Amino acid sequence: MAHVADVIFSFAQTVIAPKDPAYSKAEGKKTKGKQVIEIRRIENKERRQVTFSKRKAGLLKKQSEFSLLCGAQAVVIIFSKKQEPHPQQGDNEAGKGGKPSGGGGNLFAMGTPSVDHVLRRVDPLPGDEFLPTLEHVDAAAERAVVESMRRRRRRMSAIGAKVLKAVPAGRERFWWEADVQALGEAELLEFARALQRLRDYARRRPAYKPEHSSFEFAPGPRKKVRPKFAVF
Amino acid sequence: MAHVADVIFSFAQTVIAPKDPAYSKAEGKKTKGKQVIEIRRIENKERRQVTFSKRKAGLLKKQSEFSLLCGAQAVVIIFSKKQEPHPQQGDNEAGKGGKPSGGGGNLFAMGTPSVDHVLRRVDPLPGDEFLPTLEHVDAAAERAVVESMRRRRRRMSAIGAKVLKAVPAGRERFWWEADVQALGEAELLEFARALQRLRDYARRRPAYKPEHSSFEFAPGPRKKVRPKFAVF
DNA sequence: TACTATTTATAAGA
DNA sequence: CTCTTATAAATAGTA
Repeated sequence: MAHVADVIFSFAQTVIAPKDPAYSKAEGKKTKGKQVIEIRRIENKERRQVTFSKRKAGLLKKQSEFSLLCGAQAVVIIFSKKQEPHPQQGDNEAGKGGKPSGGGGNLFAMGTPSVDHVLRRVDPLPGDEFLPTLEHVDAAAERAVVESMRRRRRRMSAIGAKVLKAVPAGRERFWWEADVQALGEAELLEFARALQRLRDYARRRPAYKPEHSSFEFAPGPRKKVRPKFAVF
Repeated sequence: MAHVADVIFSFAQTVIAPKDPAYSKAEGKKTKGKQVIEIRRIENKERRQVTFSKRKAGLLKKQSEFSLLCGAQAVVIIFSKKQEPHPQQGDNEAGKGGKPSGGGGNLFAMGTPSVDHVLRRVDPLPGDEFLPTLEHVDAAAERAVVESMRRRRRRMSAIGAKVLKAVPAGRERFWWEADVQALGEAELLEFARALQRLRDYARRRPAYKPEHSSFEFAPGPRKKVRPKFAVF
């Protein structure tokens, strides 16, 4: 009896030959270099976090290059599972702390021409999913993440509105030239963080015309990073 | 006067030293190998298409590995711009042709634990986007793409429902073992295509437990690809 | 975070 | 699209 599971396509992904098990230990070398790893959950929490950071960056970079090179619209959205230790009391909308209180799970996304733009395209039809969900994410955790994201979005919107108000009249299309003085340092830091990757990629363009929007609704690095100032 | 645009973070992405301009032409080599390219729109349509395919595959693979390794939920959604030459008349729901009529623009996506699951999390708040959109996608084209996608989703749902009916009672958790006989060849081809990548990745898991769902609402290859059959 | 040493991803070309 | 080859990029393991 033939099963669906028996069907394999000839997408011969050039089965990578596994490295020789009798792997000669690299002597004299400073490091072992990149090693082959099994593509399965990394159990070591610390290593998993490191890999998360590295590959998150890699994934977002890939989407950027992909869209830029091929003129395709695409979006990458990443949720880190994360903890929601103690329920947060309402977050300060205008962000007087500047330090994004680590909510329950972070969200990273990059989209072309914008995250929302691509998402609006998808507009999921309720109940048209035909594949039974084999896994269930804890409902409470999910709610927490969504809520956290909403809070952050509201917060970013508030800051964004402030930036827009600081934009010189008649130059709305160049919002990124808004006078930074109009923003508090805390807000600037957070906003700049959100813009950092966008501008990083935008720089590559001859016309410096942003073709992506990148957001990172996540707490900044533990250590207070001192921003450097330079001409864009 | 300091501008937002003047702020650059020390995300010193280790500025890659550009290859020596006095690049010695590879003589005697069979190919030039991978060359450095500028990350800007590829003007040559053919090359752009090739790059699209390659990088699309790479991006989806990255998201799969990322989710698997880090236990993070993530989704990648890709729209190919594409043409919508003449408006299609209603598509045959149950797909008697099996040949997906090339609608207007394709959609590729991979999500963990499923595309819809991640998307449902995002639930965009209407009008909370604060960054002025610098680009506008032709409204008609967008409508066309969305419509095309919906048609395809309905079609896939129909096939999916059929598959589910073929699943042996009491084994709902192993839906992918549905009797392939219950499906017509055309449907099987299309359904198998949608499952191909999922199973490809699922195979890597010790328990063969799908942790991803992958969809490709795109026309198949021009040439009828002869599927190979093998034990999953 | 920074640095190797390798593994992967891919631009070209067939 | 598929396959090969030479190289550019990404990144696992360490310090």
